[in-house]
Amino acid sequence: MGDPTAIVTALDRAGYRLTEPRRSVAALIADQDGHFTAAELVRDARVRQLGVGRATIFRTLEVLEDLGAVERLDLPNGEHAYVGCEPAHHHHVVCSRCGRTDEIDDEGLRTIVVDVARRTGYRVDDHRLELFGLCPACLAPATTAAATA
Amino acid sequence: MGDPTAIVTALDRAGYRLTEPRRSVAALIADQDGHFTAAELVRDARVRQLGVGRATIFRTLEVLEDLGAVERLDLPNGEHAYVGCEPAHHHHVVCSRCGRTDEIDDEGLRTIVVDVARRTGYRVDDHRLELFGLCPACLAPATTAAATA
DNA sequence: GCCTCTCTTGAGACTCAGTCTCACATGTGG
DNA sequence: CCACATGTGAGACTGAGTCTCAAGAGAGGC
Repeated sequence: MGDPTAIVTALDRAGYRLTEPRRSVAALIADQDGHFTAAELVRDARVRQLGVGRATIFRTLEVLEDLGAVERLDLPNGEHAYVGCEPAHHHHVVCSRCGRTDEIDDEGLRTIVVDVARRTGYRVDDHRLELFGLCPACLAPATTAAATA
Repeated sequence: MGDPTAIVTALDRAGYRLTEPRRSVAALIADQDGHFTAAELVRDARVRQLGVGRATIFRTLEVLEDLGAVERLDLPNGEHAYVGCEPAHHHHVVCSRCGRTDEIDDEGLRTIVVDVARRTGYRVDDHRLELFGLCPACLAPATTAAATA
């Protein structure tokens, strides 16, 4: 389904070798919709008989996270998940039902960061913002059901 | 050092039994400054020979998180940590050097949540915001050093 | 086309957080 | 002070993530 080119290009440009296992992982990621866990990639790799080892998947995810081609989320239940994304600083809204994620920009947050720094005296270097809820698609049947009930 | 009363009271009020192990965990938490991990509590409990089991510490943390007497943080390195705090919705700034945390309020974020909901069509139910940086105390020597260098 | 050198890989051992089970202990209300 | 539900500790178990190390395979040079 998805197109792994962006990920492969990112690896290449950063000077990493374009190996078969890395292409496989890129393809697996491109095929995910919404967020995914390392464990899911491992399972998918086994199902498709790609012959990619567990360690390699973890290593590749780590590299891709460094490159910003993938971002790590901490779900409310404590699981670590990933989303493939454009390499620029931003945040995500995550659908708790179907796992779909959308990117949101940084805009309003900058004000908050500056404000907090001023009030607390901290120098704020990094931040994490994640929103959780229901995406429009998952929301539609819910509101319909509520309306007819 | 710290005062475990608030935690103990919270347990009592919620109808949990005030057992010796729970009091011990409350005391351990009250003595932490900044954030702490479950593993740290387990270690401290052993050092002080409190005879509190690992499972009990995890169970108590879970209960306290439900009660809002403790909040869970996801540090940038993926570790799960906790902070003792007042039971109201809010967020934290975390010092990456000494682990100190301060609470920050929700104010500006509400605007962002509403705005994102409007633009993406999600119904946003929950969110997480964590800021990381250096607290004033850790900042002071750094700036001094920079100035004299 | 092939050689070499270095980066990468897979298998599996290992570590560590967190959960579960179950027999035993202990608060609490009567 | 009794009875019984609630809570506890020990330790087995699970599953994520890391590490090691010998073997494999890109990429550039010839």
